[in-house]
Parts: sequence; structure tokens; C-alpha cells
Amino acid sequence: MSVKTAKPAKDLAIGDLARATGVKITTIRFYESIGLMPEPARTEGGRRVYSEAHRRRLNFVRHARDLGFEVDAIRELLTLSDHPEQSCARVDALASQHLADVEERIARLELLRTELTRMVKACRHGRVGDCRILDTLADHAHCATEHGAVRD
Amino acid sequence: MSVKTAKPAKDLAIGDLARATGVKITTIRFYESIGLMPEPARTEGGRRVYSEAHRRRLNFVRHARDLGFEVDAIRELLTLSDHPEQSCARVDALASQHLADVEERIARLELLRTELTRMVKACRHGRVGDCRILDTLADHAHCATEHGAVRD
DNA sequence: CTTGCTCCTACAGTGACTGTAGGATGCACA
DNA sequence: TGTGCATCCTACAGTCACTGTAGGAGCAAG
Repeated sequence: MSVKTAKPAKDLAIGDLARATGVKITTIRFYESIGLMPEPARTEGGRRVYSEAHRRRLNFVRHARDLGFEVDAIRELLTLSDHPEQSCARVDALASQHLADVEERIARLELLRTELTRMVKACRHGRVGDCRILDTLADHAHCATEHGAVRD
Repeated sequence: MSVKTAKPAKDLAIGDLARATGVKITTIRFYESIGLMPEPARTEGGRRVYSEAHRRRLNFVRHARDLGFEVDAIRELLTLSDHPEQSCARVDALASQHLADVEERIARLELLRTELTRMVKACRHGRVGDCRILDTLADHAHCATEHGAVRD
């Protein structure tokens, strides 16, 4: 009763994989060098040959990076997804922590936005000598970001 | 009619300057190496000696960094502030551009927050094999950040 | 056989610092 | 005058997640 849809198991060159996932060739090689992607098979000429499993894994990595997860977190998520019987509490914790980080960055950036908006509005478009923006930078007596700067 | 308050013109060691501005010693030396701070005088033993002018300049740099300005922008702001007769249009442009950058980053992070919140809420706290978070990372059919990822 | 695209390795560069090693200086106190 | 210790010095490697470059080799079509 085996179905007739023979899986093509199509091999992909690194360029094909790059196009299929939207990850640059150099980045794929970089992911291999840091162990995010396994070392693929090679042709006789030494070129990398990827499978569908590689494509799925790289998609996972890319999506996690798009969501801002750090490489170490992605490494852990990949390990976790290889153990489907375990509790997903750790997955939840990683995602929740990342969400908290994102929210903190938003909060800091909103303080920055407030301060910068005030600065820009104060500008009278005169000469540098009378510039309120530079005054603010020089004096900085009342800055919203005084305790705990942003540092991106 | 000269006033009696003789300016002390107090010299500062690098550690004093660090305490006065909240910038680490290593960072002060780094700013000197990239030309944000001028090379100070030295004692006979080779230690850096700073003046009040240095302190003011370093405060300016620190405040600008706290507000997220990049080093190149700060370099330009410093140059501008040395020419008080010029128009401050360029200062305004730098600050406005930076504000726009901050707002764009906020917008991107808010998309991220939406997506991450959805992911975390979908988690059923079961086993990894049923994890919705990992599903989202693997499939990623409907991601808000599909066009233009964050990359911090 | 040649053209031109794809791919290879190895390494340096990015930004804004931080950390470390190994040694010199300078000042207070005995 | 000695000694102990905080402060300071230079030089360089490490951080993060890539990106860019140099110099060459593989491979398919014309």
C-alpha cells in the first residue's frame, strides 16, 4: 500500500538553499562554522550538498533570528526540538524571556524618543552658538535617560 | 575689577575624570584612540592629565551616547559646536535623523512584540512535540516580520 | 575550449566597547 | 627611606552576528 509519491529527496547546492530560505550563502557557511547548521555532505569537487532536512533546519534558524532570538537561544531551541517527549517549559521560558527583553528595549527607546523629540522641537534653526540641541547635550541637567542609558 | 574667584583649573587624573563623568577609564582611553577625545597632557611619569575643558567635552560625548547617537554623529556634533557662527541646520538634521531611526526601531520591535506575545500565549505547556512555539518557528507561515526582519 | 556563473577557503573588518596580561607610577604611612 | 597598594600605562584579544575581500577552483552551456 505504499503511496506512489516518491519523495524526490532533491539535493540542494548552497546557492539553492540560500534562495529557498532567504539566508545568504556566506551566512549559511557562518552558521555551519558556529555549529548552528551541521556539516553537509560534499560533492567530489568539494561543494556542499544539502537535503530537505537542512532546508527545514535553516528555515527554523532564520525565523528565530527574524524574531530576534540570539544564536545561543536558537542552539538551545534546536536541541529541544530534537527531544519531543520533554516538557516544553524551557521553550516557553526562552520565548518569554525574549519577549521581556524586547519589551524592555521598547521602553528604553520610548524614553529616548521623548527626549529626542523635545530636543528637536526646541531647535530654533538659528546659529550653532544658540543651538538648544547642543545645549542639551552639553548640560543634560534633566535627561529622561539619566539613570540607565540605552546603548541600543 | 577682576573678581577674586581664581579659577582652580584643577587637573584631573583619568580616574577622577571617570568618576566625574560616569565614563569608564578604558572607555576614555578608547575615545582618545578614535579621536573623540583629544590627547591630553601627561605627567613626567606618562599619566594623562585632564582639564575642565576635557571634562565638558567628555560629558557632551557621554550624553550624546546616552541618547543613542553614533560615534560618527558625535564627531560631527563636536565639530559643529566648535563653529558657533554657522547655521545649526546640520545639528537639527542629525538629531532629526536619529529620532527617525529610533522611531523605526520602535516600530520594528513592536511588530516583534506582537508576534512573540502571540507565540507565548499559544503555548499549552505540554511536551516539546506539541509545542506551538516551535511550530511557529518551523512553519512561520504568517509572520508579521516576514518582510524586513529586525536584526536589532 | 572558452565563457561565465557558482562555489571554495581563509581571514580581516564592522561598532563600541570590555577584558586581560604584565608592568610602571605615585602617594600615604611607618 | 622603605613598603605596600591603589592607580595608571600599553598592547592586544574578545564580544555579537555577520559582511566583505582575495585568490582560486568547479561546472554547465554554447
